[in-house]
Amino acid sequence: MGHNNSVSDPKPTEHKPRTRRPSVAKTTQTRQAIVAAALDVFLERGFSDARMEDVAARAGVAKGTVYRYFTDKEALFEGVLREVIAVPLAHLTLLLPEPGESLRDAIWRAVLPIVRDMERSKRAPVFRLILAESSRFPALARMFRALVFDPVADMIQRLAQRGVETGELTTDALVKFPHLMIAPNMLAVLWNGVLDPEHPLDMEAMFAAHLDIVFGISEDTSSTKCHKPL
Amino acid sequence: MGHNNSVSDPKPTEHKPRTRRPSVAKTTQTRQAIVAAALDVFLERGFSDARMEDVAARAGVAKGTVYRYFTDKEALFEGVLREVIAVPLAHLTLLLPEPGESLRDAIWRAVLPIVRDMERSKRAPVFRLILAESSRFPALARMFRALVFDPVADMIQRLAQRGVETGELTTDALVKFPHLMIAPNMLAVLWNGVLDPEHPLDMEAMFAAHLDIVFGISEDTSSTKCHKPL
DNA sequence: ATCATAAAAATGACTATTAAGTCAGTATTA
DNA sequence: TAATACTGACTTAATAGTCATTTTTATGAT
Repeated sequence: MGHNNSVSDPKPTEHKPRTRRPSVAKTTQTRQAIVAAALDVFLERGFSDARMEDVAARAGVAKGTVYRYFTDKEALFEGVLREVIAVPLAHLTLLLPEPGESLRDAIWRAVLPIVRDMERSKRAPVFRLILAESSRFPALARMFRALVFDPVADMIQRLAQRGVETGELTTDALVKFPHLMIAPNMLAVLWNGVLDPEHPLDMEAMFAAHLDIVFGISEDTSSTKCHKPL
Repeated sequence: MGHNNSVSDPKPTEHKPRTRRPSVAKTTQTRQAIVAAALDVFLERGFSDARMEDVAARAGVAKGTVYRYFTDKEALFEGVLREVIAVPLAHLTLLLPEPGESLRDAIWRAVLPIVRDMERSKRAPVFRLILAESSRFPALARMFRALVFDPVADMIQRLAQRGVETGELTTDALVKFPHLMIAPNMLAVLWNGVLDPEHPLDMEAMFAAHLDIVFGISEDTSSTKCHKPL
């Protein structure tokens, strides 16, 4: 339910009251350190095995301090993941097809940044963590769907609908199951993260190969060579 | 490492030794009860939150008894999953294409039982559990790959190779990434299990739709109607 | 058959450990 | 200097794993 945002609440200097105003201070700095540390620890150990003292130590504070910002471990976990999930695709512009652009190019342009981002950022580990913990925290799964999955699926569905209309797609399979476009990326994330990190899949090549299947081979975005300026 | 098979070891009545021979007893029955109970508990709570006492209670034995069969919690977890993973695809015959059969039909025939099995059996939850715990138990991920994933991927790769040769496939994408055939099923398992159990995906319809994408639409295995006798 | 009995199986109260969460006291800062 | 942030030793709860004791059972003797 409600968060404990009582901590950083400056209340903009209303008529110099007798009480010393709460310090605007570096509390946000501390909070950020705790959130960052907690994310690392949760990613490494999962919810149950993460130790609050480790979070505190890594954030450079004492254990008690963590409890000034989050009422308990669950609040910390949910709070941290809430912040992490909330950010993700904000700056990954969900591009719409430009006039005259082929559907394949539009999808490539729209999804490739997501694929590349998955390969580098902490988003992939976060996704794995959500999968692992979502039976304990169903709210996370819901949030993840709402903020990450559904927007992407909707975009793909719209693009696919256009493809069916223009004849670029010979089946409405992607309209009925936009998930089919996301699935390879998801498998790759899990593969590289937990199933076989020693032999990671080249997510970009795999995505290109998938487009080969969906659209047939084309030269400019073929799986072997692809230096689209984006 | 080695298992404690010291339990059931009758040693067929060799010259009436003074020692009472160990009882052949119902120990295997007890062991099975423990394994079954442990699987349920681990599936419900994950490794860390599973309580040995719950396992014992559900198996109808006392806590100490569990430790006669498994040295500790980790051994129990690994032992149980080892048994569960070892079984899986044994009876799911990995069919090879029959002469004259279209590649699409061959893949449909080979993969559909796996899809159907995933929808019903405990294998899907087990897969989720492995994903969740494999950073703590990398051996599990390896075993899962070796016993489940790789055989399926190999089969798909062989079928895809044939498809490229016969021209049924216009790209070798599936040869390079047989994972692409598995990915939708994997996504569906995770979706139905943790991402949105309230609105489960129809795995069979989704698989059919995927084949529509890979091979183009065909009447007998189209996504809308499909009553293959199998 | 039935009984006596020793070996093995099963039990559950107990110990030891770990970690979440508290709070009286200290340090910081506006 | 007073309000607030921070500290870390402490309390408490939970549970993994132990082991002395009890129960069960396969056998050989009657």
